[in-house]
Amino acid sequence: MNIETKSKIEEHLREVMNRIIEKRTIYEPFNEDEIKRKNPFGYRLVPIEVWKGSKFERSFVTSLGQGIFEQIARIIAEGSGAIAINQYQKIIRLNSWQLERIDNILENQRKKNLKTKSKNSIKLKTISEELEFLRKLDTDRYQDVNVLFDLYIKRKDGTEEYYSLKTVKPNLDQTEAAKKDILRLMTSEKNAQAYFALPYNPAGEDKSYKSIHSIPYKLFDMDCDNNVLIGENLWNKIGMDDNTYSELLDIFDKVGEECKDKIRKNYLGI
DNA sequence: TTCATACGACCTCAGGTATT
DNA sequence: AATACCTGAGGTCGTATGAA
Repeated sequence: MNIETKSKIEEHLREVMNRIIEKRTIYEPFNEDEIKRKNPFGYRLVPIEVWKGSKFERSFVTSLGQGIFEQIARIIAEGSGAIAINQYQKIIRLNSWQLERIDNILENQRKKNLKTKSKNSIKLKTISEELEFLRKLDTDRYQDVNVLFDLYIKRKDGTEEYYSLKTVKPNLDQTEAAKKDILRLMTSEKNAQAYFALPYNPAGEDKSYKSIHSIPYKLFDMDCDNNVLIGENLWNKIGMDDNTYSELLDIFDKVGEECKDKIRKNYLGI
């Protein structure tokens, strides 16, 4: 990514981190008495540093999920010369057979037991395999539905990409909602690509995702489906560059140097 | 057949943002 | 300022499964 993009990301990171730090030190500083009052037993057994650290961690994780990844993804895409929009909503038209079929697919896959493997379980289809059937379904009854994606990218060459960014350990409901939107959109728009996107691999970049969290395997072939993007693959795709992920980590390092100090000094007081 | 274990749907908690 | 609603992490508990 170019210098301008990098500094925009830096700036955004600093802004969010400073907001968290200010909130936790100035506007709503840590209150030991409150811990004592609200958790009388825990307070008496575990050092206050633990509760203090935990308070900051909660606050940070929430902001990371809902205020950082989505925006950074947009900035990176814009930096690559594309048009990018967060929280992109769109009304699409599908025929009723297709809509019914999509609901059907999801319902069946949810019901199916993950553990009855090998013998009688048929291999889960990838998104593009499902689409082959869905696109063939034809009837005169149409219906308009709403789809929502966390990030929409229109590349210079006109290709359109839709990303459903989720927490790295989504529950079944969140996974189903994402798949529904992906199938609906791609059934209707033959040239669009829609992705189930996780900002990092919680098992470790080089490890199998399944080892840490199995729930989304009910609905997605997480290891093989081209419409599933995790960690490095996701960021490099958004930036259209094999270095995007490592460059991004470098930026986090750089901003981290500043705000780690600040957190130690201003929040933890060490 | 019984029992221990693993799994996953659901729940709870804390925190953030938008709305009134 | 109060509240409503959303999100993420992680705990709980009933149930399915496989071993004894």
